[in-house]
Amino acid sequence: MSKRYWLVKSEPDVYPLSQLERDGRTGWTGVRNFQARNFMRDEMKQGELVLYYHSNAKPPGVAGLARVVDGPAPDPTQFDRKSPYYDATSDRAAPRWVMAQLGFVETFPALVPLEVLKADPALDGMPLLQKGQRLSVQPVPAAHFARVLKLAKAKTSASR
DNA sequence: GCCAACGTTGGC
DNA sequence: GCCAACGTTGGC
Repeated sequence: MSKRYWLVKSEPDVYPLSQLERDGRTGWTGVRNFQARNFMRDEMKQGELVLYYHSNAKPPGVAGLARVVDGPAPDPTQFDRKSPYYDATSDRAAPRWVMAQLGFVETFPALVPLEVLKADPALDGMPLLQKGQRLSVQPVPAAHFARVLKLAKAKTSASR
C-alpha cells in the first residue's frame, strides 16, 4: 500500500509550527470531529507526511511539514476535567477520542499562502480548498502534496 | 467584527 | 426521522 499524505490545521496563536519544532513531537489533542478522528485512528500511518497549515492567521497558509511518528493513542484531554476538551461521556475503557502523534520535519523558507493555493490550477479539487470544508485533519492527494512542496521550493529560489 | 457553512443537539 | 436552534470554524 502506498503512502498517503495529510494536512492538519493549527492556529498559530495556539500551537504554531515553531512550537512543534521546539517540542520535537506532540500528541495532536483536542480534535472533536468524528471524521477527523477516524482519519487519525484508522488511516494515518507511521512515517506519512503532513502539511502543517496555519488557520486563523494573517495570512493563512501552509507553514511546513510534520510526520506521523507513531500510532494513534487515546487523547488524554478527554479525561481532564480542567481541559476545554474534557468529555464527560467518554469511557476510559473505550476512549472516544484519539490523537495522532506528530513530529517536526521542516519549516518552509516562506509560508505558502492560502491565496496562492487557490490561484493554482494544479490544485483544483484539493480538499482544503473545497467550499465550506472545516476538517482540521484531512487527506491530501499525492499530486497536490507534491505541488505544494514545489510551490514552497519555488518561493525559495524566487527570493534569492 | 461579520457571516457563510457545517456539525451536533434535542424537541417532537 | 425531521428539522430548527445553536455553537464552531475560519476566511475576509
